[in-house]
Amino acid sequence: MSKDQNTNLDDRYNPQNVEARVYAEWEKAGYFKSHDQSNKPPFSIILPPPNVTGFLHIGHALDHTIQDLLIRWKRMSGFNAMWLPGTDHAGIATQSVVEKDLKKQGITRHTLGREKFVDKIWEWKHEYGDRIYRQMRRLGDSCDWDRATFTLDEGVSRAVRKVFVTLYKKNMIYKGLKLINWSGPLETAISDLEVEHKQVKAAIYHINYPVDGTSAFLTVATTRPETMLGDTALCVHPDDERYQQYIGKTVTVPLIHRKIKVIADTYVDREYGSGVLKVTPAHDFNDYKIGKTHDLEFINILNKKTELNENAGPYQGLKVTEARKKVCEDLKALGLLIKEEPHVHSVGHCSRSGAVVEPFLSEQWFMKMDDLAGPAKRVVESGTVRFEPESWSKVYLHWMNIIEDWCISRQLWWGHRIPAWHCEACQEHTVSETDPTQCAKCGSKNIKQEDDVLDTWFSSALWPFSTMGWPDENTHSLETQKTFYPTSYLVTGHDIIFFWVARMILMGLEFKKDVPFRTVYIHGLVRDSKGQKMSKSLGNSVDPIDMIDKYGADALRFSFLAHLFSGKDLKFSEQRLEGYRNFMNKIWNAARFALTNLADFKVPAEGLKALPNAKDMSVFDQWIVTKLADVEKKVDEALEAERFSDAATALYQFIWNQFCDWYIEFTKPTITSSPATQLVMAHVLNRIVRLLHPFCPFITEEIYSKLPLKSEACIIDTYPNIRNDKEFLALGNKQIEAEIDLIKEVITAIRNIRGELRISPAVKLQLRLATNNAKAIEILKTNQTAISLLGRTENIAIGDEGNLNKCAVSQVNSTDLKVKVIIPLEGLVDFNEEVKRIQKTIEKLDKDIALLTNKLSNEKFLQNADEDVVAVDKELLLQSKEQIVLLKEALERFK
RNA sequence: AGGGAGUUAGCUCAGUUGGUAGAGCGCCACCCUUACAAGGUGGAUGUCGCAGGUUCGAAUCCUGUACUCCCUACCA
Repeated sequence: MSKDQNTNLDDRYNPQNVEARVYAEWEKAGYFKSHDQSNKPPFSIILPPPNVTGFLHIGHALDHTIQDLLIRWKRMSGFNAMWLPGTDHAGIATQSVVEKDLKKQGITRHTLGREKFVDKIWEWKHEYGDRIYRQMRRLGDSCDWDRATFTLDEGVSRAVRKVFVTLYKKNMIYKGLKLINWSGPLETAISDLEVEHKQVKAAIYHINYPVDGTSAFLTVATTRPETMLGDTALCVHPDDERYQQYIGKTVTVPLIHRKIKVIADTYVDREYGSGVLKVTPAHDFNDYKIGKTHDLEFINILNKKTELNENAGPYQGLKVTEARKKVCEDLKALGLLIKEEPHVHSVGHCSRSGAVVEPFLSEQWFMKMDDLAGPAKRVVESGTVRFEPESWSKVYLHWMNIIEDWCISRQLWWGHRIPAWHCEACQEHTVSETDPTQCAKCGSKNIKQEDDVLDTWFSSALWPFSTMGWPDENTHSLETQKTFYPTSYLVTGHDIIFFWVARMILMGLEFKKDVPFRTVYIHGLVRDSKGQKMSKSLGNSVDPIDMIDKYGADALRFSFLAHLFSGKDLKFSEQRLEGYRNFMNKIWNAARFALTNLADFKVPAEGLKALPNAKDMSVFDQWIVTKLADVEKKVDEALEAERFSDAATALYQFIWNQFCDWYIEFTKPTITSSPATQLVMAHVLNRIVRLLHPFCPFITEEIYSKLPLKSEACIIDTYPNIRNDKEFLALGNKQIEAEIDLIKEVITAIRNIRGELRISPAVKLQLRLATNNAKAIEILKTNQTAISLLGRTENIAIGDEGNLNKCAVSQVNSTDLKVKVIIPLEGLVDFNEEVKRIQKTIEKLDKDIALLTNKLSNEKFLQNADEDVVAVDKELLLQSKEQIVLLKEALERFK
């Protein structure tokens, strides 16, 4: 790769040569550090902790890019910016990964025993626990690494215990026998939220139950016939005339010959199936409710592996699916299975193992939600916690309204073990922050800690304050909390609003008496280019690290930020990424051009404070400063409004379409001989780099380090906006902006004629610029060189229009200035091409004129529309009419 | 079933108080013009899902409708 001698920059931007080095320098200099005590205003974000043994996926990359943008922007804007990283022990996920690994060696966790198994997971954690942090560094995450926390760290564990004990003492945590969702492969309870409902093609079976003492049958319809082994009643609607006579009678459950009662409850839908419901209170959530109200027997027919147990008689030992098949066969043999129809219905699946979830009656720990939900609703209703986009607050509030007690125990070994000790003597529980040696009730020493661990989300719910040292009361902990709690933003996907966001609010309010964050920024999911969810099984997932290797972290970040629209999912496209890689290269080369031409630039003693004298500045200098002011304003407004893509797009357009396409081109002839232009170039480049930094930190820091005008480092320099950059921006000039816009349009008109008439760029065109406006003449004259250079013309005549015979003519308007661009075509082109070009324009103008005439002849429009709207239309009509006359004349001359 | 989001150029999507539709990519033509071919210049492309309504004027507001997606709940 060739290097420019003056600047030492490669002629292509090569992220591999830059990223790791720049990141190491930032870290070494301590730029990511935040301070418990500071006179700067605080700005804090807690990173949603990724799975400690996981790896960075594309969704994290998006999530982190947004957070890093906010953090870097605020850090540069004078805030004490704190981004706290962390990792999650991810109970089920991590345990199953390690179990799978052991299985390869033929070892199960049970043969290993709890202690050794947990040691194995810790080994695993030590091996892979840093991987995700390394990957975050690749992305450029500017976290305060000193504050990194793991959910099983001692401090966090103390917080978990304190919360558990406190809630237990307030009777908000209890142990009880309830029907819960059970994952067979994992042998643990899972929460409602961990159940995924999927449409499944199955069958519905119609089974006859013989009514005792008669030859009649009651027919029930069921999708899970094997559960009949646990039936303890049949239920009909009390007003259902078909079944009045059977209410109170007994029927016999086929196959196991249990006598059960026929009961009546309005819960039954008469229209559905046969109108008779079989009630299996221990294996169905609806039946559970009926079982409770009617005081039915609860017969558990499954064991922890979701195989049928001793209550299932001859079916004991079978898996659920096997039992279903066998039961059907046996019923068929007895003539009691009278119908079997295909049936599509939704079935709960364990989101971790994929297995069908079985409702299972078991002893679990629960957290009451009733008292907590109210305050958690109010903070969102009042706007103390704001969701962005706002519509998610509805989703949140709806869930708070239907919230049920949270099953917090898991039959796993990896996690926070429940701090409750069961007493063998009195059967009571001792719940304590420190390990007890005897029962708190009876004093017996025969106590044993609960085997279960807490749901991972329990510790996650405390994350905003447990990471800040709560409940420890040392100075560091207290000051951290005082400065950074509540945090400024929580950035996450909508998939964990219930799991996590809601529970952090509940816990924050209960234990910190304040919300955990002010704004919840919800972003969409990253999908593949076809809009499908990315997943390993579909083979469509994209590894962000591969993308960084290929295109650079900055390009990846920019491609996210430029297409981030208010909470919507975004489709990932490598092609688009390539486009932003090109943009990075464009920036690099613009810098390379500037630096080359600033080689002899004399850095003023005042450094960044040195301003050029307005009268030494060229019109182009003043023009670019005016455009810079526009973009600084737009970017500031967009970032404040969380419209990140607007900010990214504004920068993209300014840099590519104004700075590169025009300013650099305009200044090429004069820059090396004009100290004022050099100074402006240095200033504008410096600002471009700073403005871009939060979006693409690596390339900007690298360029910044080579700038003649700079401070210590880009990452901690000031983020420019129209308030703090007033003095420089004041050198812009709106009047001159309009003038240069006119010059741009003249050049574009010339290029347009050349392009459409296919005149080779090698041909220098003759040019006449006709206008009778003295001001316009002056502007055109002063900028002849630029027009000639960028329009590739020679012999420019300014003033009279002269003989238009065999000339291409275009009219250019900018504000009140009108110029005719005239190019003699004799000997250059086939005139037919020009005739076509003119006719095309006439057609378009005809349409416009018809539309405008129609509009302006409508009296109601003139009455109702705003004055300026009417004025603009009138002016447009006038111009169009003038132009069409001009073109028609030109057409005549070609005939 | 209930709730939410969407439908705009070939593709991905913008379009903030209603005023003659925009970007990037792709496409076509010409060009290695000394920052960049990962580039330059020019060009083509849309009944803004469909049907009504409000209005002088609707991609934008209202009603209905079709299709897509997501979430929540679930009837055995």
